[in-house]
Parts: sequence; structure tokens; C-alpha cells
Amino acid sequence: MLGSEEIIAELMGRIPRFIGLMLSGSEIEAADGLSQSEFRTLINLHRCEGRPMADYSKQLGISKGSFTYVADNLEKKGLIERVPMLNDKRKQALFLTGKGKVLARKIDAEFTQNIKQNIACLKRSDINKLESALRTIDHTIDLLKERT
Amino acid sequence: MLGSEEIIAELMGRIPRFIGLMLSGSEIEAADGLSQSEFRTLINLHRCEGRPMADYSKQLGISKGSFTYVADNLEKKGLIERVPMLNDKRKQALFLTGKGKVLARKIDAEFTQNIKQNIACLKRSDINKLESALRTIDHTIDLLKERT
DNA sequence: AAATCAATGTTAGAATTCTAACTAGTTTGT
DNA sequence: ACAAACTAGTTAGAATTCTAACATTGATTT
Repeated sequence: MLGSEEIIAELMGRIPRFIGLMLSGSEIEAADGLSQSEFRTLINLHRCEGRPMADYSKQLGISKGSFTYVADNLEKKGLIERVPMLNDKRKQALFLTGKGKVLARKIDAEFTQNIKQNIACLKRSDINKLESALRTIDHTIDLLKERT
Repeated sequence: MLGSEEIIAELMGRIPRFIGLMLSGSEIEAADGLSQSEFRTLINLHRCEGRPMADYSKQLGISKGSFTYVADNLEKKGLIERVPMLNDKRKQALFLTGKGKVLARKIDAEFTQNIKQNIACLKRSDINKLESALRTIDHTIDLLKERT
């Protein structure tokens, strides 16, 4: 007899497969000469700008060292800019440039469209359950962050 | 006013952060000289052996080319073996060796223990909701796979 | 105020992953 | 039977990510 915790641990291992299925096809859309991390960073910035770099690296799930590389490339392409924060000189806030905003809006729309297509085969009731499940996960993020 | 699909697309971007929070600390546990992918492959094999390599690469969410590298290293370490499948000579089924079984059981237990610790701060009701959400996602995987 | 400790971001080199081309085996259609 | 199209796995080189050490700044302690 397994407790909830064991079941959760078991199910955690399946999430990458879920992501793979939900996002299949969007790599192709990413082909504005963007890597996956660049693509996702632009979307994250499109949804919330001006936060320190560490926040975006955590959102991506990559190390801060790796994210420096991603940010460097986006900056070279003229899509984002680093802005030192006034209240803490260690931190660099990220913002989209005008060019970056245009591209971010486009790929965010494509990303959403792609997910729509991928779940188009689901029944309405299954889509509703999925939405509810993802909301729970999003809420759990907040609960887990509080502790840290 | 957003539809469920737009909300789902929005929330998909948060999942990597969720994984990061749920698994934080388990990288340290992985330090039996295993990379993250080797670690996760051993756990996947511990839960289900004998399937072709492509299945495990999809579970991991990496390309088949990358998975060849992972499997090579696990084989060099004497933890798994490739076995050509009889019904389809292209396919290589993966199995744990005895040594691999012992290690896989250990790290799977550590992995579960680590997740337990990470969610120990949640209320029982939140844990139940999380379990339910992950079950929904697991079920959605099956629904999406059918289509393919 | 000084010292110590922690957090942010960068760097360099190693490890991992990706993409595309390739081999070999399977399936389909004729 | 055979050719074309497809699938599973490997390979090589490029791109990305990781780890550990570092410099700078901020927070805490004394």
C-alpha cells in the first residue's frame, strides 16, 4: 500500500514525457534562429519583464552559469537588454528591446497555437481536468517557494 | 477572456520551475558518479525494464542521439545491458545488470525520500490535490499518445 | 566599523545534448 | 519479389549546459 508521497514520486518521473507530448512541434516554430532556451526566455520575458536574471534561470530550470550564455546570445541578437538594478547592484534586470517585443509576441502566439493543436484531440472534459491539474501545480509552486 | 487552451499554454511554461522545486536536492543524491540522465534512466529501468531504447529516450525527453551516449556510459559502468529484440532486429531492449538493480533500487528510494522531504511542508489536503493533479497529467499522457 | 557570510552574475573547461547524415532493418504498395 | 518510404539506433561535429572558482555587492555578526 503506497502513500500519496510515494505515488507523487512515481508520477514526477512522467512529467518530462508529458512536456514532450504537449510541446511537440513547437521546436519547429522556434526556428527563428532561436535555441529552445532562447525561445522560452523570450516567452517568459513577454509574460513578465524586468526581473533579475536568476529568476529567469530558475524558470527555465538551468544553472545561472548556463543562463549567462543564453542572455549573452539574446543580447547579441538585439532582443533583450541587461539593466543594473538600483536597489541591488549585483542584480541585472532583463527587458525586451522593441525588436524583442515584436518577436516575443509572435512566438508566444505560435507557442499557444501549437499547444492548442496538440490538445485538440482531447475531449472538452479532459481539457477542463487538465487545466485544473495545471492550476494545482502552479499553486503548489507558490506553496513550495514560501518555504524557501 | 481566455479559454482553457490559452490558460493551459500559459501554465505549461511553469512546469520546469515546479520540477526544479520538487527535485531540489536530488542532484546531490545522484552523486554515485551518475549524471542526471543516467540517474533518471536507472529509475525508469527500475520501474520498467526490457523496452526499446527509444522509449527511454522519450521518457527522458532527450533525442535518441543523446540517449545513445547515456546508454553507452551506463553500459561502460556495468549497470545496464543492451539486448537485441527478436521480433525487430533494429530494436535494442535495455535491462539492468545485477549491479544495476542494486544501485537502481537505492537511488529510486533516495529519490522518493527526497521528494517526501520537499513536500513535507505542504498540508495534507494540498498533498492530496497534488497527487490528483499528477494523476490527471499521467492520464493525459495516455490520451495524447493514442493520437500518435 | 570590521569581519564574516550569503547572494548575483561571469568565466573557463568538461560533460551533456542537439542536429543532420548514415546504416541497417521493417513496412507498404505495386 | 522489389522498390520506396519509414523506423531504430549510431556517429561526428556544433551548440548548449554543467560544475567549480571567482569578483562584486549585500546582509549579518561582533
